[in-house]
Amino acid sequence: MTDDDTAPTRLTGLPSWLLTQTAAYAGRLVTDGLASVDARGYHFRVLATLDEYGPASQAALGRRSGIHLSDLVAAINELAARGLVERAPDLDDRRRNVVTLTATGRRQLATLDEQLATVQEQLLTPLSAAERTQLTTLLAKLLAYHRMSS
Amino acid sequence: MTDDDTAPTRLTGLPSWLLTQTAAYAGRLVTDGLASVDARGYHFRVLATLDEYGPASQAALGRRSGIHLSDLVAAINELAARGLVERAPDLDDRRRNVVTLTATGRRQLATLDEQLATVQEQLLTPLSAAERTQLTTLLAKLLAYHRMSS
DNA sequence: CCAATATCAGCCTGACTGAAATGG
DNA sequence: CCCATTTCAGTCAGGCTGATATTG
Repeated sequence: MTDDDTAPTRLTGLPSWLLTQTAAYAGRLVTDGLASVDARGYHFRVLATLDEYGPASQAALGRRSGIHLSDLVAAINELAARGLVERAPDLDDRRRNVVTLTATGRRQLATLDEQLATVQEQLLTPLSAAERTQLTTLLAKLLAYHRMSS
Repeated sequence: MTDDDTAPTRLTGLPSWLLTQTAAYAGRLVTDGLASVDARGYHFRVLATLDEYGPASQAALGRRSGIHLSDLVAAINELAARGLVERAPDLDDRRRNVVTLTATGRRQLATLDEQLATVQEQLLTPLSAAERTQLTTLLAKLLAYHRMSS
């Protein structure tokens, strides 16, 4: 009766453990969901940011999406290769590129939105509506606090 | 005044986003906290598992700690180099090694426990006691559900 | 000369895959 | 012959650092 497969109670009790574990699972759902439509997390973040704020330089895009500039280069390359965004030199400030969402990109964004909605449902299945709001409220509170004091 | 630094509402509303963001922050706290005592996440998980279940083969250790066997090799190497565990061939089954917690390892585990307690406090600062229980309950519920159906 | 921009190279953690050698 | 165990090599996403060339 050596009960295996059960993590040490010292671990399972830690909030940080619960957080990272559920996040890892959520991340897997998101990654898989997006992969099924030939995308990954960074793609959605870039497309959504462009849709909400309009065309922008890579620097601005990085600030708004929270993606590091170094990673952004690769993400935009991938999106441009798929024809979802266009990268053109800025005529006013020749240091920067202007990244623009294409019509195809906007359609793809809609697809990603659907995929992610499905994922949320999968993830939150065991929770009631009230519990779901509780969870998002608590997480948002944590996030807001720690983003202020940074 | 184009308000920068604010992520798209399409993102900030998603539970999966809130989860992965807070988890990333928690992970940073944990990593930093453990690094300050020359350890990392896998180390604590291995040491805690050994302490709770006693000496074990690497296979059993992997099952119980949820660490992949391939990663476990490196983790045990690092722990053995610090004298926190001992890896000896099993006399009964010569395919396997028996990994044992040393006295130094047990002392180190106590140190890590303290560090992690501090981290939990940092992480949960903005939440009341009731809210903390709410959060852990909800996360545990999610985790339990998704671990059953796997 | 200094600041911002874009790009490239690399590191780190955590989770994972595949193959190979050894022993039961 | 099959199976379990250990080990090594490598992939991948996400979050980082540092250096460099260009332009303002």
